[in-house]
Amino acid sequence: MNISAVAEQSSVPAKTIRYYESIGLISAPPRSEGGYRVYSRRDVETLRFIQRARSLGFSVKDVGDLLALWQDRSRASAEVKAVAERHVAEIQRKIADLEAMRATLKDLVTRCHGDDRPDCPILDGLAGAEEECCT
Amino acid sequence: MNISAVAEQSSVPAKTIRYYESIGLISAPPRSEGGYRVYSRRDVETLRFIQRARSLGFSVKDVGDLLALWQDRSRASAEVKAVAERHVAEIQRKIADLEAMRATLKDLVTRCHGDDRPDCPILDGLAGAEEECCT
DNA sequence: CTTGACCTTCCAGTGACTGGAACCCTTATC
DNA sequence: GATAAGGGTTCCAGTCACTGGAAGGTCAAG
Repeated sequence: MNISAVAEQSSVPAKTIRYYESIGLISAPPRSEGGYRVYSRRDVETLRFIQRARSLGFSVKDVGDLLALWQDRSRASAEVKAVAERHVAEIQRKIADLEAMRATLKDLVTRCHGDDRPDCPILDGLAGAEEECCT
Repeated sequence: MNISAVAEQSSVPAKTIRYYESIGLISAPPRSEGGYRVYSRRDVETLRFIQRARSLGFSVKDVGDLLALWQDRSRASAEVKAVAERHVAEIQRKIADLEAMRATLKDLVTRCHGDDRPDCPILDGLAGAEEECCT
């Protein structure tokens, strides 16, 4: 299988596959006579795993750890759970941050009439911050 | 005022102030005889504005736009509102993405007993995805 | 005069790709 | 056999918003 076939089947762009190889996330596949990378179905599985983990927001480093655990038949599930729980906590934190931003911004947007006049509570909020907004 | 005083008063690190100058977000201040940057209270206000906008998640480009509008006495508040509304929409989208990730992950984490045994629904989920998870 | 804190510039690195240039390989067609 | 299209390859640069560090100049106090 050439790289573009694998890219299609795994939903990971060819460019990204080469990148993953360059940073050591996946191992270098054998090459054809012409120097093309030759992949197996196993590689497709691996890249699908990576794709799903990335789409769940795991960092590339975390994905590396999860891959190693996945390929280790004797691993304890506790380790995997720990990685996932750390990640859930981080996602929660990000959500909270974004919720706070949204609340502040929506308030400002609501109070801004948004017409031709220059008067604007949004800019005033950013400039003065008489209210607590950016905690 | 030297750069570190401004940094302290605006909560923007000195390094970042120089960076903002280098990308043209703020204008270059006059220099002292020894070549030090010399700032005014006005500059502190500007940097505070920037700091608040950044902490609300506006991109540096958006901050540049907002700054220009802020400094334009005759701007229409509609323009500002448009920038802010676009940003709110983006924040909402990010929140939705993160909520979806969290839901999937929490489900996997819950189903993983997390003990010494190798059996692990989290890895199985990433590997097989029999369930719809990563939309 | 020296010390130490502050300032300066410039270069490099972060994360996770992505775009592009320049060139090689394969296959089909004329 | 020539050629053209559509793969593939490498490597360099750019993204975003900083941040760290090296090498060196400036300033005030002791």
